[in-house]
Amino acid sequence: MARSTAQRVADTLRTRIEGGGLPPGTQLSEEALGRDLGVSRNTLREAFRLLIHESLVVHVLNRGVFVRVLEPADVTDIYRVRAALETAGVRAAADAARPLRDAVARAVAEGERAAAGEDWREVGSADLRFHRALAALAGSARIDTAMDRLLAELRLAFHAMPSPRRFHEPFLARNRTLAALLDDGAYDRAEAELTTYLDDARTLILDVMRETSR
Amino acid sequence: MARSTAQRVADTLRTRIEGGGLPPGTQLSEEALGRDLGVSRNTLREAFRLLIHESLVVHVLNRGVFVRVLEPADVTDIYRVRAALETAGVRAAADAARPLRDAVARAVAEGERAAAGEDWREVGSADLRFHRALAALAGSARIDTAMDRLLAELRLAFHAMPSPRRFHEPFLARNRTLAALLDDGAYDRAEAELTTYLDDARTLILDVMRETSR
DNA sequence: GCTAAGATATTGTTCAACAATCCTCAAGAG
DNA sequence: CTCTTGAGGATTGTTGAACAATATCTTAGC
Repeated sequence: MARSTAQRVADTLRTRIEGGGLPPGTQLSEEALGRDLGVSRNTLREAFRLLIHESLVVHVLNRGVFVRVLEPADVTDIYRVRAALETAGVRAAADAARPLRDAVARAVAEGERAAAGEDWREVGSADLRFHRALAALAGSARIDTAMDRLLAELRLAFHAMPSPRRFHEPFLARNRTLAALLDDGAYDRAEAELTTYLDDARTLILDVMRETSR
Repeated sequence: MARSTAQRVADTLRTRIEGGGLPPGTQLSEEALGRDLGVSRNTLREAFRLLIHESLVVHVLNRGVFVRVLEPADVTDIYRVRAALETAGVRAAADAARPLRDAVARAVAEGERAAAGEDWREVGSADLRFHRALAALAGSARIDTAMDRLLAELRLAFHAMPSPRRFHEPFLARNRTLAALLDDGAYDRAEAELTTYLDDARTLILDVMRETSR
């Protein structure tokens, strides 16, 4: 058993949350879930702590844990951090190891291939990999895990997106542009492009959130 | 019940770790510590989780928890993240709210006052507040908590510093310089200064770590 | 309709027992 | 002598239960 029981339970819950089986705002009852998953309350609470640490769920004292509801303010905040981390990656691109740079190009190609096959869900995944690869150029393990956590949080918002195609398609070309700028060593222009890119994406998400909340 | 037993136990352990009673690398045995502190293993494990979250200790599956050992690679990594976050703050300084900018100036002044009183421990604290204030200019709650965790990790390294004065004194003037550049709106120069600043600090810490490990 | 007291359900905390895993160390093969 | 192998002991992982504290729901009274 490579992973502890609590970790496996956390994995299960994470999958359910990201898959929409447990929509934002749902309370995770200790007794019901424990019976369902066949683990003790104690272990379940341990799993909760892992998810709390990933901020996929929130804990309210004496009330229990609930699937995180992403507010517009959260989206704004997350994009500020993303800007900081991905910018750091772009700026370090010149000194980045070969495999790290390759990962960027690969994510772009995979996104385009998925778009050709009309698999918009995969296009979204490739887009996340692209941005993770950008941040990874900084060569910092802590930045990598931070990006993973941020993108996991954002997935909570993506889940409410009505049309994945409308959201992801426009960014395919921009991803390629950005990758090309990095390849050409035009780091300043890449950075500028990244900044407006993230601003546009944030605005788009916030617009959709406002729409669907009505 | 204001503080739970687990929180009190965590406080005790935190004091012992920071006081040097539990040096880095020490295993925190559940049974021995539980007997020593008069709490059950389960409660002790709850306390461990709090310390793990502060990254003061690390947990290895089926092996237990150990007082965190900061490797040179960790210091390098932490400084990469700091550079990303503090740079983001400096770049957002122009749009930052008044109280955020004031916090930067205040931390500089407090550091100088502490230096005048030869209180080098307080100089170190003020320095941390200065850098936290820099990152806070970005106006992101997530960046704030990330900085807090990074600085808590770094404290483990500071603890091994033989002469706090030698380490902190040179940076007093540079803090003031940086704050002045921000006040003058010279954000590009501030950013450049910050980059070399962090490089120098990292180099200094790594040198001391190499010395003391021999 | 509103308030307050009580009942019920849920979470918070602690404990002790059992299961699973890792580490040590000695015995044996090569 | 070195390496593998496998018991045995020590330590952590997990569980279920009991009790305490808190929140929510119900009901009686005004």
